[in-house]
Amino acid sequence: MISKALEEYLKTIYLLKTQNGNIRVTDIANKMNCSKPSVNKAINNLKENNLINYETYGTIELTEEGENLAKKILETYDIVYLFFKDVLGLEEEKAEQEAEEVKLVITDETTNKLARYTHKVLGLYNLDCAYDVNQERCRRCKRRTAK
Amino acid sequence: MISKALEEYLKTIYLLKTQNGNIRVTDIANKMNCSKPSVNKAINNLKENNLINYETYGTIELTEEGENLAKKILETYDIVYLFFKDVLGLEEEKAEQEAEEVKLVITDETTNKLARYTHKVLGLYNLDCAYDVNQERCRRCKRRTAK
DNA sequence: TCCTTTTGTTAACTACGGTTAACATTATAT
DNA sequence: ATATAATGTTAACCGTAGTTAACAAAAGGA
Repeated sequence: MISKALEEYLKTIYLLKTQNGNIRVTDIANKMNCSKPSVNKAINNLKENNLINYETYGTIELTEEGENLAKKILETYDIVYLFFKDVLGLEEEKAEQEAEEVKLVITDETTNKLARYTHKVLGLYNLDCAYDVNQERCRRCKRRTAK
Repeated sequence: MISKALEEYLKTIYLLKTQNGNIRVTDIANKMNCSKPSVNKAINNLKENNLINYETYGTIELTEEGENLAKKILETYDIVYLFFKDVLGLEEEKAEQEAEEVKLVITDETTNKLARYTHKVLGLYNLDCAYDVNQERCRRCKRRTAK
């Protein structure tokens, strides 16, 4: 289990990579409002955890394990965000901020239950849909969160 | 703003005091599964923040400010716990664990919205009840969470 | 009372996650 | 091609929050 701080770095790396292709230490530092040495430490730590591949002065690549974890983290974020925004009715920005924090502390089980609940309440699918963060999503849910 | 760790100490102090009367460093250490030096540091820190009164080898007393903050922390815990247990349907123990974490990261606004939502869903009161963590609770809610 | 046990404090250490300053490397522009 | 700019790394440091070991104080029992 990696720390919450490292999860944030991993998430950011995944997002920047899917959005911008190649990314640099500086990009991560800018996005996360932290210093380059902090990023440097973090990526070395992520590397030790086999979540990214990295050689000094080289390029940053996610391992399969890293990519899966990043996706799971984002999935959890989406679920919490949706609940805060569309069920509780928080403003978008506040829902984002809260989801960012909450996603770091809840377990998979809670995430799954929250997902099912939110989707049921919002009428996006019926209760039979076997939604699970670690499994396939139902079609309507996929459509719902597609970019 | 004190840290999450200190909030936990403050909460524990409040709980132990209301349950057992006088409390000692050892009691807190036992309850929180940590060492006595950790407790010692924490209470000195809480003292600097004017949340407790304490003199070396003396008794631990909450200030008014400390008591209010402790109550607010517990209030938030209750709200999140109720949501997890009775709305999401988590097992009691899991709801407790999750609430413990989540209460530390959500804002007052989210707490209030979650409280209103939960109480509405559970049919405990109508929407007009001006529930607010910083204000009076409605009678039915008071009765609901009374020991 | 005095010795022993319990309780509390202090000192020195660890790990994490951040920082700045200095330096190394890579990339870019002329 | 080389000087300069941008980027990345390292070293030394800070604060928080925890630890163990050693010691001090308070409480209790004979």
